[in-house]
Amino acid sequence: MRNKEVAEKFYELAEVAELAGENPFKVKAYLEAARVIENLTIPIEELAKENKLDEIKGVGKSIAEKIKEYLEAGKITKLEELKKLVPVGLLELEKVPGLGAKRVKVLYEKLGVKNLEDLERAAKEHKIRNLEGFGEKTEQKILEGIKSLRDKRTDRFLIGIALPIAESIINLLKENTPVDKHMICGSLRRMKDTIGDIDILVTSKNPSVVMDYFVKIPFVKEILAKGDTKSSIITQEGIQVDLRVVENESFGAAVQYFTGSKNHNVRLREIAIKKNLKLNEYGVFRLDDNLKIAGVEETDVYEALGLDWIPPEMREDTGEVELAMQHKLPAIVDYKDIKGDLHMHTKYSDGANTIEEMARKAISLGYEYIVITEHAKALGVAGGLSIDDFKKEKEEIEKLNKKLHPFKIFLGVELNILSDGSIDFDEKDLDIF
DNA sequence: GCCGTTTTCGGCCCGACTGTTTTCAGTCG
Repeated sequence: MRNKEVAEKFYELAEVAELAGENPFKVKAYLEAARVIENLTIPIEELAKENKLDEIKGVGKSIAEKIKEYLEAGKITKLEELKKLVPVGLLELEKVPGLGAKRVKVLYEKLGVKNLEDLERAAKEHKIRNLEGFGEKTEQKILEGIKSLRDKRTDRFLIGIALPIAESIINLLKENTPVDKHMICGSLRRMKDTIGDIDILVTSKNPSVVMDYFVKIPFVKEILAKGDTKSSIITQEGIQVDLRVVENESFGAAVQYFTGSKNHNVRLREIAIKKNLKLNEYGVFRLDDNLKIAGVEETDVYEALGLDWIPPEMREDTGEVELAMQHKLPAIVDYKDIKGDLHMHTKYSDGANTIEEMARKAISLGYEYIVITEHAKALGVAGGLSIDDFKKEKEEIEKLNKKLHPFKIFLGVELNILSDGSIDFDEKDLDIF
């Protein structure tokens, strides 16, 4: 499966093409193709073999040919040609906060800036402030941007790290400012494993008070932007937090907008246009008379577009919009769908609770069964059990099964495969499990 | 460069913030 590899090539092509000043819509087409290829579930080389590349949405004749060329020859001629026009160092310049393709291009053409070192020198020699469209502040920001780029902190955080931070910010806002409704949005709401930044949405009758407080929260390390309704900060941990304030009657639309993903939102707005509507973070509006037809509740926004409400976890524009249109969205796995837990430790080995405590907690969660799987003896450091210990545990489990009926506890084991390939116990002893 | 439940040509998401501008371009999400 070479999908990821091919997608990377088209991301690169998009970047280089943008710097080379190609038609922005062409760049968009490359980007879209890259994204779709990345999310394909069948190997792209199979589609290529069967001449079915142009059946991929976003892939037409020209891109199909480029994919074929890459799969067969390992290169894309168009990309090689563009690279001759654009020094590779320019790609890293775009990573400097505040610099996009346009400015990078100007810096290259006017000052011959080809990489970070050139950029830093030009800024320090105050050559940038005199360029049209640039100024003293931009020059300063570029120097700061280069520094933060070199410090390079982790760019994504685990959900388990980010969620508590988001919750503590909401609590602070609730205690200290006049916020009404509030919601954690963005990739946190979409339950992604890792989070790029934290997005928080609140409603308030006095947004400026909320904004003033937000940028002064004790653990704010840096203020990236502060406006009337939108501000961004960096926390001490290095996580960016965006806060947006809207009015109550726009809360649903704003939640939808702020939850994303970006691509999902773009799809929704395209659908809106086709229905002679406009979607933004304030609501769904009729284009004819600008009348607002939805926006208080998030479900209304989807309904106005002719879609079933889509669970945040699915909002990536990988087919969920089409399914919502046909009312064929699958149900996602929910906590209530979990019937049991197949891997648990208790005080018998390195757990913190008794078997009965584990069972009662499981019952309270609506589980039907659990499997107790202590470590076996080879793992001495984690209190690994001998076969006699397991026999004792089995007796306790049988008593509990009578007591807690119909809930069911099973005896299992977390076995070790030893260096000679054998396991902790003799074959005959395994009958007790 | 792609695409079509108004289109095979003429569109292509939308708005906030910043810094540089005197009305807007660039960047970002």
